[in-house]
Amino acid sequence: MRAIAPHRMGGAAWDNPSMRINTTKSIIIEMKRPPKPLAPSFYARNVLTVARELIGTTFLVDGVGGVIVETEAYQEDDPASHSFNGQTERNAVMFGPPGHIYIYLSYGMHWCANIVCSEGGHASAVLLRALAPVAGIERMEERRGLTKRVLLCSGPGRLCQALGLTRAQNGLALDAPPFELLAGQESPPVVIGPRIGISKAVERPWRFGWAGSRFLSKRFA
DNA sequence: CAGTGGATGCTCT
DNA sequence: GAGCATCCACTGT
Repeated sequence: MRAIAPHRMGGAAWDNPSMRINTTKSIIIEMKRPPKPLAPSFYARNVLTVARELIGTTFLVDGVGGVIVETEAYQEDDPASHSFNGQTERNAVMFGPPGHIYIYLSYGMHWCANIVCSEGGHASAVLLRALAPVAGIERMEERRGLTKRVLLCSGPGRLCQALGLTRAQNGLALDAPPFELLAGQESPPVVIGPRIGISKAVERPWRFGWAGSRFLSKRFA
């Protein structure tokens, strides 16, 4: 199988592996081995490490999804984290075992998906901010009501709508259907940036992105 | 491309 | 009752 770097991906590489790709303007990456699921131990680490290493992995929900190109870390001692003020009914999943998904409603209309991780029993999670669409493109277009590729999954709310994520999946484990979270085939260039859209932000390197990807939710400085 | 404002409903104080 | 871990349509360069 062959895949193309998310920041230059021109089409649905996995939907149509034989698709002709412009190799002069794109970066081609050979898939050396079948995509392998991330081990449970992957998530049981420091949230910043997990957020960074999730870049380049592939996230699928019922076979629909793509390569993660942007994440954001939420640590327990961060005033902006839902876990900062202790456990409540809404954030209970964050206080549970790592490797599960925490989904909540933002601004009354957008769902946001987080991957729960932990180190030393702290409640922390990684917000999924953007994917490079790879598989199930047509399904995403139906759900999003548009076909412009760069608008399918470039943002936490868009990503959830494209993949059909709602409260219904809150708390589910990531190593079982409908989810697949597959290791990357390479070590992508990662850029670090400040957080976006949070008033009580603490200045730390929280946001991670695949350098140069056109599928980032917002540009990094 | 940058800036603006409205939609919308849940969570927690 | 305030405050959102957002998105989209619309405006003006």
